[in-house]
Amino acid sequence: MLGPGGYVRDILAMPVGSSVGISGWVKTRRDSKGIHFAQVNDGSCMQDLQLVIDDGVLTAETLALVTTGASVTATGELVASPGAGQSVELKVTGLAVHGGADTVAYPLQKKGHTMEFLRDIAHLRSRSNTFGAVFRVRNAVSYAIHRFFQERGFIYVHTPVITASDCEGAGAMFGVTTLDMQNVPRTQSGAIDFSQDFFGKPAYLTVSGQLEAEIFALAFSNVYTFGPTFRAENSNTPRHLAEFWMVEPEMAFCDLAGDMRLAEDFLKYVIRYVLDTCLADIEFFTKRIDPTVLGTLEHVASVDFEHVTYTEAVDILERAGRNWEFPVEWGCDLQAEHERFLTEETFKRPVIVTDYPKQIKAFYMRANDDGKTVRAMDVLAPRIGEIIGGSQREERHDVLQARIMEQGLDLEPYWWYLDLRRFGSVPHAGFGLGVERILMYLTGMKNIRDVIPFPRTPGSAEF
RNA sequence: UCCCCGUUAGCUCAAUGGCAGAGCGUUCGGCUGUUAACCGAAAUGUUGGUAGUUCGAAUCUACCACGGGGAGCCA
Repeated sequence: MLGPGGYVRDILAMPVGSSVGISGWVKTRRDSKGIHFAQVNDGSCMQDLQLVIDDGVLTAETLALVTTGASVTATGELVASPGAGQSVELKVTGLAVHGGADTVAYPLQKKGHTMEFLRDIAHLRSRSNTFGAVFRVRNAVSYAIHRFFQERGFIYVHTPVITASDCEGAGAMFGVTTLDMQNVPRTQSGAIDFSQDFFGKPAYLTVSGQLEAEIFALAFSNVYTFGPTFRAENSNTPRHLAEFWMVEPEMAFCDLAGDMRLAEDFLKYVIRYVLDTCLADIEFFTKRIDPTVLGTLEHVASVDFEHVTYTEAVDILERAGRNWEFPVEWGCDLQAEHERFLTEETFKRPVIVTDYPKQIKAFYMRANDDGKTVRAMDVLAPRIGEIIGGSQREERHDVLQARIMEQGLDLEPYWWYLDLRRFGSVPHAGFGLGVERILMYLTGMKNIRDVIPFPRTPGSAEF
């Protein structure tokens, strides 16, 4: 096992003359008269370590196995490199090949591949430059998320993945069952008899940890959940997954203004952390994926987000003099084209839209005194649209109960959610952020399937 | 789920009703402290599947599968 100090990233920073050992996968192999070169990468950083192998150091049999894709351990001396691509290189004195890779069959070649092709070989794409960078950034983002909330005293709560409350209304859910699908038990009326199922009632994969996070917020003040969530929607777009990771903070004694402040601080913190720790990867994305990435991130990390109410946003859109594909009028939800106009043309920065009409938002959002709008906020980012959705929650028992009934929902499943408003209720607020959405923003990757290791989408669950 | 586009060598793509092609990769040879090198040669195909039109289909038609873009749903 490699340990601290033994990764390529560490070795590249060592002084010339160091005696080192290195393990990794051969990216390319080149030969010259009497000398052989192999680029080795272990995933620790963008840069490879160049092995220099003089004729006679290895047997012909071993040397023949040092091909693209092979796994090797090499020992030798770190020397200054006369070549252009690197400052140091490893002058090899010994090398072992763990696993060879048939050059004819190995699908990764030196030249660029399309993302679609690489997605089909997701078991190998993580060895490519692009996906190495993507998943290093994904790791950094995950760590930054925990650091941000931990530094602020938030308690990390593990909300359940399986839920029996079909009450979140955030989208279609995946069923979880142990019933025999060939022979489903029926009640006398012909309905599926879930009393015989594992949980004694219908169960699902969660679409959000928010409602459970609220339970914890009303005990620990500030909490966050961070885990996988599931949507069974038949969404076929570059921005949707059936399984994705979501961060959901929930804060007691907090209103919408505090919620928005936290959301903005949070986004800037994550961006700044990635710029500080993954700059080589971000520079790679800027060079190879999207030339605007680095500039955009530096801009967003330093600029104040714009704030507009939904009503103001509709006013701006109505006066824009555009022929909208979806006409704008107060009460309709903002479409992708509207969000783009606000972020990319009107303000040219992230925009927080607040106080949406209550008809187009969820029942748990706190009603405003105007009787028409709720304390909701969406953070819209240039290029990818909605990146965060949040709200102040309705903390008044009677108002919440009326809202649930108004939306035609059963009160019974919400008994515990309503109970929170009977015992020590308090103004509270929170938001949700899709980790893959912010990764698209950070990397410039165009398809959400390329920022999660093993994407699950309608009709596709390979690997 | 809807609209549009696509599917030809390992990869990226040509060939628009008449002999299946190129570049890259791979293999072999040459040259070279190389960096997505360069020069020469070779191997590589059930043209996504099924059915149809036609003397003849990669090419036209229908259906299906898969992929991409846009939309809806949303994070």
